[in-house]
Amino acid sequence: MKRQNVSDAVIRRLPRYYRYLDDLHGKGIVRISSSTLGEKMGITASQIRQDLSCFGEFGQQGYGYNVEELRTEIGHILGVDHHHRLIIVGVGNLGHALMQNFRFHDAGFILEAAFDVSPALAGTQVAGIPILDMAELERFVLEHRPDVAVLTVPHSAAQSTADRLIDLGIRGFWNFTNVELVSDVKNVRFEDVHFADSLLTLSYRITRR
Amino acid sequence: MKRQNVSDAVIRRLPRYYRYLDDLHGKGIVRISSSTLGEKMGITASQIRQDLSCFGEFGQQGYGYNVEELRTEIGHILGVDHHHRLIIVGVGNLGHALMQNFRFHDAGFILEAAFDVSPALAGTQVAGIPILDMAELERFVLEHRPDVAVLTVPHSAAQSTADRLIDLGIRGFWNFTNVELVSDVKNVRFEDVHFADSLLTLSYRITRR
DNA sequence: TAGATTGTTAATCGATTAACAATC
DNA sequence: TAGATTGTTAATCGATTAACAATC
Repeated sequence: MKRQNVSDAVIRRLPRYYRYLDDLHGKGIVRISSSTLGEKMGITASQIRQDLSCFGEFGQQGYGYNVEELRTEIGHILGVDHHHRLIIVGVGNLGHALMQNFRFHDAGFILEAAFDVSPALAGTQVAGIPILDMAELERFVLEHRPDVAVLTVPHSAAQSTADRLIDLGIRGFWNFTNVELVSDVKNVRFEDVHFADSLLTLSYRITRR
Repeated sequence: MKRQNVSDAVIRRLPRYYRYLDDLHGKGIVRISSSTLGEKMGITASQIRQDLSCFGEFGQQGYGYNVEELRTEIGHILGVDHHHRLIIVGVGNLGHALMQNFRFHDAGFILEAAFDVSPALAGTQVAGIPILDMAELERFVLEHRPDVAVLTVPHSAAQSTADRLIDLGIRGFWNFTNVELVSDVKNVRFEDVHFADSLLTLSYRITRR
């Protein structure tokens, strides 16, 4: 596998390829050409072939791609077979919603525990996942070494909570707070889900037709 | 205001400018130059000036930009002063979380009502917003003419619900389902929040350091 | 074999950055 | 006025698309 500095644009398209291939596989489709896939996805066949060529050679001339095989390969590139461990920090409405609805397993993650400051929540479970008191964070993280923390804490606690987790060795953050987090520790990755930015983009588009 | 085909890349940066300017304004900062703002945001001064020039001239030579004024201008470009009306369709955990936590007003939206199939929810309120039965959707939409629907329905109901709403005249969708929606009706806009794609991107980045 | 389709190289297109005259 | 900083034009860089030899 090559993977010499793959551009951000390519990386952001990978999950979408994965989604489409998963869907095709679910429909029992065995093979697909870049042109057919491109048509379905609304992108060019060239782009698909160019994107894939960043990681290797997955097709066969005259045939195209084996759907299941390519799905597995892209899953591998994305790291879904890594079984990254993950904790949720902040069990408000959103944290709760993710615990109950989000299919962490499909993305290759194992949700190990959730944390909240509220004493009323500590000791309870949601969807079989224990909710622990924030005071137990240090002990738990040092013992279980999760890879990723989901940040669903209030605005005001965002950066300080992130700092605390970075100190404990966590390097991946799925950030749902509206705060832009910073850290000068090496290899820390923030993936932001900025609801407000998304809605404002929609606002722009519907404001002028 | 010019605004001749502004690129997607520029549009997606606007909310971030808005956020930073709002923050600076909140801190009482009156003026800022493109270079200072660029430094804060981690982008070039050139890019900021180039982006803004798509919409007009908001600065002053030798001075820079008035923070409050530029914030207002970008808000205007984004349409936050349009007071778009919005409904939530699907009051599961996520819909509920948005109703309670998300500051729709800050993005210039007015949340008018929520809808759910569950008879147990119909007639209740969350955060002062009434939840109505899905059977009331047609009547309500034709009467109140909301601009945007937030789709927080299950996977399986996504496309059919969208179609139903498009029929009723809704053209903007804030889509939280993991489904890629389609419509051949003109001017329909889907803004997707694909949680899974976002998490997979993070997975990619932490898998190889 | 003939047809189809890949992976890759080259061409094009668009977006970002640099430079600078205009001017507050 | 001198210094600072804009808006814009030109240069560069990167990403997308097209073309095609290789080959299943």
